[in-house]
Amino acid sequence: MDVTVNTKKDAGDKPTRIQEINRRIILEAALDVFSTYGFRGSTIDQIAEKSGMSKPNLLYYFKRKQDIYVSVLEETLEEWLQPLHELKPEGDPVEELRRYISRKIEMSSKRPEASRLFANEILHGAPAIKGFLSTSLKKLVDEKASVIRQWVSEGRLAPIDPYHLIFMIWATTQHYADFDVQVRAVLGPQVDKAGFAEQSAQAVLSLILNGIKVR
Amino acid sequence: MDVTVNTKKDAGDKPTRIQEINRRIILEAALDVFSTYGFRGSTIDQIAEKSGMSKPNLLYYFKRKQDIYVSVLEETLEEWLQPLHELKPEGDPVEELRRYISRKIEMSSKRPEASRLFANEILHGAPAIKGFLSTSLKKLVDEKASVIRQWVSEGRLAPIDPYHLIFMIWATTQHYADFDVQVRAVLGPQVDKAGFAEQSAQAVLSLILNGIKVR
DNA sequence: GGAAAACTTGACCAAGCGGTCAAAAGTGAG
DNA sequence: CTCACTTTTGACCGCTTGGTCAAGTTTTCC
Repeated sequence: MDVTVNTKKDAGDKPTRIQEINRRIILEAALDVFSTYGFRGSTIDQIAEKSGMSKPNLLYYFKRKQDIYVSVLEETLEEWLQPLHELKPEGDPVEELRRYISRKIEMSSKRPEASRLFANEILHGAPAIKGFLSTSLKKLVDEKASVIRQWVSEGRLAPIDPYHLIFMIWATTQHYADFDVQVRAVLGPQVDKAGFAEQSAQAVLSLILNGIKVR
Repeated sequence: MDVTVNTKKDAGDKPTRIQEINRRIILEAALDVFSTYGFRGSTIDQIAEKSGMSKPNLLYYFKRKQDIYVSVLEETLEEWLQPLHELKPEGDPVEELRRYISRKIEMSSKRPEASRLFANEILHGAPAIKGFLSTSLKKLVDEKASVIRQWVSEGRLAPIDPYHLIFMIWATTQHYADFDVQVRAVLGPQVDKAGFAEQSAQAVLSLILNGIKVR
């Protein structure tokens, strides 16, 4: 799979009103479809139907299936990394991490499709965003890891490798979105009760925070 | 996707020597292919080529693509859950959980394809093993959760919901297998150095164990 | 050694799907 | 209103892919 973006109007032509609206509609439908069936498992027709437009029309806005996929992926990526950006060195370590974890959990519970879209992409070798991962993402993580390392060296956090900590936060917070069916199969209908999300958040938070507090 | 197994000789005819050998070969190739590309993304031809046999021949052993998929899934499932079976109420809680986590990490690192196969299946709604999840798996988890709950009520573990603890162990231990490309993108070539697996294991272990020890 | 059963395969088919095209319908600036 | 431009679509094409089939080859067992 290639990585070029190549939407209809590649050049700087500013999009018309109709273009803006229809691109939005398509990308929203595409997120739904791609996150459910994966890239290969999704068809242009599915996206077209969900968008309420014909397949050729959809192809008028995005020349190739891949372009839709990459666009929706890129769009969601920025939003997805926002919480990590907001981890500030000035704050109290435990409090900063608590907020980070809380926001990640909140996002996973409110937009599980986004979480699944990434999970699927990465699971299959991240063909479309490998470049992004090893540049922008790496840079961001390196930056925040050194913040955490600083906290540790100041004795404000238990000694733990910052990268592994970040991975663990990702793993645990996204688990409930990505593996939803499994969670449901094991826990049954209580998953739908009000307050379940909060309860999970509480469990994740207390375990991780306990693990990183100095004692 | 249906869930029937339907291999060539449905009846109790015991397989011939050749059947046994070729089924093995096919299932091994299939694990590789399915775990890399997912069900929809894999083709029978790929599996046939990897098995060194023709497509019609492969279809002689498994009537449909799905049958191969379900077989390899079922086969790996049992192996995958073995460590949880071995969590014994008689042992020391922290020591039991340490061993469980260690074994899970070891399996994820030695057989990442198996981990990815499940991850992909569940991510897409577990069409082929939903039944299994809500019966056998649920039963097993319920059983072990009550062991953990007992430990907590005896004050031998910090108060944490056993189900969430199990989910967190699954999430963290499988993260390094399922999201390998992401880990690589962020950490670079050090991932291939000897001892990296041990280092990750140590990080996961220390964080979770710290989180569950009574203080 | 030979017949029956098990195994193997090249050729083929039908459906699904990504993508094209030409022509029709709609939109908007002057 | 008009004309150029944008948007929309039915029909269609070619390739991939799951699956079949009939005919050939090998194995097994007496």
